[in-house]
Amino acid sequence: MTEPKTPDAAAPASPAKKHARDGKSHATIYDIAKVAGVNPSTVSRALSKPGRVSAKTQKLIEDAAAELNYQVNPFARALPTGRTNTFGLIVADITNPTFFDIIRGAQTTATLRDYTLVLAESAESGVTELTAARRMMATVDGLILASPRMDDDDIRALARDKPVVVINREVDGVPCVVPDVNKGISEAVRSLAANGHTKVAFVAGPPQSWMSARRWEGVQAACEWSRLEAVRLESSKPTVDGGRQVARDVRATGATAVLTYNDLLAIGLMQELQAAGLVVPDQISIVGFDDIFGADFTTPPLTTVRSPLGECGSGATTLLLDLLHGTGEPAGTLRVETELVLRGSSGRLLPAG
Amino acid sequence: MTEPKTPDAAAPASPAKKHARDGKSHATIYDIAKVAGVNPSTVSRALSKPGRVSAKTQKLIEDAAAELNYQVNPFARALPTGRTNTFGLIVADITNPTFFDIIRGAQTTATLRDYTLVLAESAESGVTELTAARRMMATVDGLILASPRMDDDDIRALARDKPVVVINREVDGVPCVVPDVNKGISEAVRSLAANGHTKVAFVAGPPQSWMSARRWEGVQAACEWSRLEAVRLESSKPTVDGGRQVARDVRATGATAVLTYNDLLAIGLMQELQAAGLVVPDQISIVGFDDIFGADFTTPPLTTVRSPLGECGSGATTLLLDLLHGTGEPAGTLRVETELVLRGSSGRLLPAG
DNA sequence: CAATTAATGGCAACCGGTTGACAAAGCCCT
DNA sequence: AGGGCTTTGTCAACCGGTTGCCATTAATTG
Repeated sequence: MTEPKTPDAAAPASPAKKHARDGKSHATIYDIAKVAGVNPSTVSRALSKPGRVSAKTQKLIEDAAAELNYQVNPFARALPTGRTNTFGLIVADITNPTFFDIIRGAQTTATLRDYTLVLAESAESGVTELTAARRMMATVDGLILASPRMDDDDIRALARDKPVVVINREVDGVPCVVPDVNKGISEAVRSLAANGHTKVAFVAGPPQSWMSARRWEGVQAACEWSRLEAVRLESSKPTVDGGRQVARDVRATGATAVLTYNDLLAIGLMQELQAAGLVVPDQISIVGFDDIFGADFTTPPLTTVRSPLGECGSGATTLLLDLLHGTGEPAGTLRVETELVLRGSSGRLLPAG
Repeated sequence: MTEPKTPDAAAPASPAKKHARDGKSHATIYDIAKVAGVNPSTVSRALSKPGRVSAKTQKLIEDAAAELNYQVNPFARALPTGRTNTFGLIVADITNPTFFDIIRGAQTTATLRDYTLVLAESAESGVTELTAARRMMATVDGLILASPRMDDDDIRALARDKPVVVINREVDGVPCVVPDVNKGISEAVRSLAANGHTKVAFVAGPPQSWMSARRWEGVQAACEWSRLEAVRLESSKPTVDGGRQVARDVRATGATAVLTYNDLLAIGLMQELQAAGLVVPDQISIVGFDDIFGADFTTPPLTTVRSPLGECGSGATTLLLDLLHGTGEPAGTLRVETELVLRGSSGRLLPAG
């Protein structure tokens, strides 16, 4: 016994431990049982199975619980049941404002239904994402993947283990929440056509982004319908910086209107074009996607195709919770509408001076 | 293009139970023990107490664990030990970009040290905040409160139960991470003085905000030092909208330079002043606080006193983790520097035309 | 080479709820 | 009053790790 190990004897004011689990730990169902004069299992039932015990006993137990300031131990509950009342949300990038509203939507809905949200980030990497997902799987009842970067197969593999809902991407066999881009895009393109534009450029997002592909398809279709020429450009990364870098290519196309994969690209692009002396929207119109926080900070404020991100977050959560509780399997794809938010960055093309 | 789905196993899905915990549940230490031919407790030791078992047995067990694809059950571990490897972060408003970087900083540091972050929001209400905190306490090892709205006493009460770290506020007896506003503010005020301003207005934040009070103090002190007149105005809420609403009051003061409690107020204020025909910075200079995402989207881009928010998040996490693991109690206040980020919204005052 | 000591693995008792099986008690009916 | 059925509470066996204590065994030392 080389260590000065203090046995559990009453060491007065032990300086070492502060948040000690000394004397008054937390009350357990056993304490309640003692106070109420019943068996612990009865307490358990009274507290989790409504109607299983008589009203009289119920009250007795509830009073005792209140008196002892009882709180269930989530771990003790999770151990035998496997239920944790927790679910995970994995986003590609915590600092990307696109996800803010998704996070909030999920958070709010989760709290409302007495669930806890655990957040993780994939740093835009499919590998990191899968690692995070795997780790989470152990502690959550279900998982929401927002704009996942991993393979469809990996997602399906996860979904085989526990309920998974995907946002911003469609994966066969897995419930998804996706904004339907068509309405918003056709509004945008019609508006551009009405303002005299004849050639529009689309700046694409990351190659592995499902949503980027959908948006490009939407733009192509809408342009065809409106008899506009559409050209596609690639971006290095879907950020403000990526937008700046793509400015040269945009000018080279000769397009008078640009749609970008997201608002960050649009903002960077606009900054760079304005720095080069172009007037927005007189000489070139710019339209983004998502309507993120800050999209209206620019001068002119950004026209954008809004996705109801908050709705996606709460919708996905609802879907997940239904999946967990519902008997049937309604697992389908939830589509939400997009709409054009017309601001100052798009408009009539002025004749070149 | 969309890939035709490749059904790996053409097994028709069992309609009843999907995420069944049928046959092959997850491997436990008992399974490992059986494979490795040792006692479960030895497995437990090999996996969590480095050096407690012989290298030979260690390898045997590790191989078995790898083979069985073992993953610890966090709940089973948490039950006897109380340790969860999880901590909570409560922010006032998830959609307020001020917190984005804090969240990310905390998230990153947590993941690095093998901890999981649980996120909650108080919706700017002290009551909601306390409720969320109480609920979290049961499942986390420690708590980080970012810009808390509850009483000092409530915070101390929580801190008595488990380690708590506070960001953006100083609470006696609780470890805190606070940006030291003085450097940034004095840089800002000196810059304003050098540009010919003689009277500056400060638009305050929420009354219960500790940080707002510090910033006003800092502004007063710096103005006194630079022989400038300082007046204080109140805002209805610390948002873009609040900034717009306070524009009238700002003009009424006759101040030629304004510092606002945060960037959101500054942006709203600038929008409204510009809409009224004022030229920024020729007729009025505007300086915000925090350097949030989007602060440079405006025209002109916003001058602001930057707080290293990411650093606050990671610093608080480090502090918390040290508190949890460290033997001693270094619990003090961690101060981080602020600095002026000079952009276009502040500058030389042009003589009135 | 025997004896003392350190390293190692096993046993069993927890941690705090949940739940299937069952018995006691209460109810209705003829 | 007795038989069948429903409610209500109890017992005990888990869930999957952790850890104090003890018995072996190996290593060190006089």
